[in-house]
Amino acid sequence: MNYSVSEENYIKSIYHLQQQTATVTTNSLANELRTKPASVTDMLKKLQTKQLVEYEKYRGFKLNATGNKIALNIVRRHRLWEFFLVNKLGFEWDKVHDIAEELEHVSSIELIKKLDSFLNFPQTDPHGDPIPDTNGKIAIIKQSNLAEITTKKNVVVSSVSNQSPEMLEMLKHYHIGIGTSLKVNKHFIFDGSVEIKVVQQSACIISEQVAKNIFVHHD
Amino acid sequence: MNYSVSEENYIKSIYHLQQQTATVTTNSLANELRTKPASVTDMLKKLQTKQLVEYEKYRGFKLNATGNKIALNIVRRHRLWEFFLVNKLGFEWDKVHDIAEELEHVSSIELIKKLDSFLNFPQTDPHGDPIPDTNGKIAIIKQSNLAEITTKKNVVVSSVSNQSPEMLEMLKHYHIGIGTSLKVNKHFIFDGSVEIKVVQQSACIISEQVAKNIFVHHD
DNA sequence: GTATTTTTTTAGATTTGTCTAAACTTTAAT
DNA sequence: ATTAAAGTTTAGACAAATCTAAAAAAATAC
Repeated sequence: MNYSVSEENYIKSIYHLQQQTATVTTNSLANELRTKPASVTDMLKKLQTKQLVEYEKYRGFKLNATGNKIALNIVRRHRLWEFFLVNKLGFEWDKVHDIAEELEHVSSIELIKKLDSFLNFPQTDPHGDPIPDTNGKIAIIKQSNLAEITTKKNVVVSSVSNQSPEMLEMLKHYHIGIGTSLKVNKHFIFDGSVEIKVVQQSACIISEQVAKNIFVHHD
Repeated sequence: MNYSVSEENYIKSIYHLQQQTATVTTNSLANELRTKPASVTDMLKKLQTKQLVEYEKYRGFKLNATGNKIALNIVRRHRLWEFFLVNKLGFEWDKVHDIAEELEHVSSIELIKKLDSFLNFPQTDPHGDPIPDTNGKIAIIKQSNLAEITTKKNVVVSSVSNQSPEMLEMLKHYHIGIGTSLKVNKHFIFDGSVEIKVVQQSACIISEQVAKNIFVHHD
């Protein structure tokens, strides 16, 4: 079955919010989609009759198995296009989100199949997020963020969870990207800020809020 | 300014129909867009208030300078994507139209700029049609079709004007594509059919209708 | 040159996705 | 345990794009 751009956006947003809280509220989804709660309720009824979502009035909602599979397919398309935009067209990694947002709705299955192969079957997008496979299987990469890490060894940035332009602009300023090598020097208890040392840069301090969004794996 | 997918489709279709007849009728446009004449009239009023089209009730219509520029931009996007699909993703040239139809509506200017450069600034799409430049300038390639050609020398297929799947399927059967070398042996006066000899193939006869759609240039 | 056919437009309805404002639930506060 | 606040849903309206059926204009036939 085929879904409208609007439906796809709702499905995808529910999926993303579910990563944090198992059940999603009307308000949070309205906020995510920059729309009004009333519109969310309307669309949710529709998604319910299409059997993509479990929904109980006033009780929040979540994707069912079918909805989840569709969401993962959209995420797959989004992340493949992001990879394409950065690694083939030469976009900066903080400029691709909105364009991928449009490209992800192009519906040809053959297109994504051929794109995947053209890109050489990448496993993660330019932000380090894993790309689901055709069946909706997605690698869960165990990783820790800079606020909780304790080792003083070099670690490698594997993903960034907040991908707002504001955050990405900041990361660029700090010379941090996916694959960047860095070391955690010290945690300040007072405000939770963290001193880090990015290779070939002088040490700097990032706020706890930023630290929590930067995920790394041990090289 | 930004236009809806629907508006863009109307603009593009008017452009294409204008290539054949300077002024376009409601019926022909409805037919081209697989919609109803009443819908065409509605949209035309809208395009008129947006100052993209010259329109007089019952008298047909045509794009004005602004409309033309927008049309050429859409055509540019379409043909660049077609080139990408064939030459990068490895699609057959008769399978790309519908996908390009969706991709052409992705609105980022930067995207098309970078795509163009990634593709190495191609001049024609996989069907041999010229790709307009950023300013809407489009090369007019003087060419003749197989029905009117008289030389017995080898010629090279430069474009095919009817790009329906049916036509393209047929061309594939004859082993004819853009860049194919062939020779015209004989015109049959009775029905206008033409005997041709494609290199490395045995001679065959094509109907006048087909011959008129195959354009060539002299190598 | 009137009558018929074809083409185009209008009028009114429909669908999708959105909104505001009001009503209703749930949660939190005292 | 009421009351107030916050969150959610309903009701009704609206814009975009479409449609059908009927009216109007233009083209054509005789």
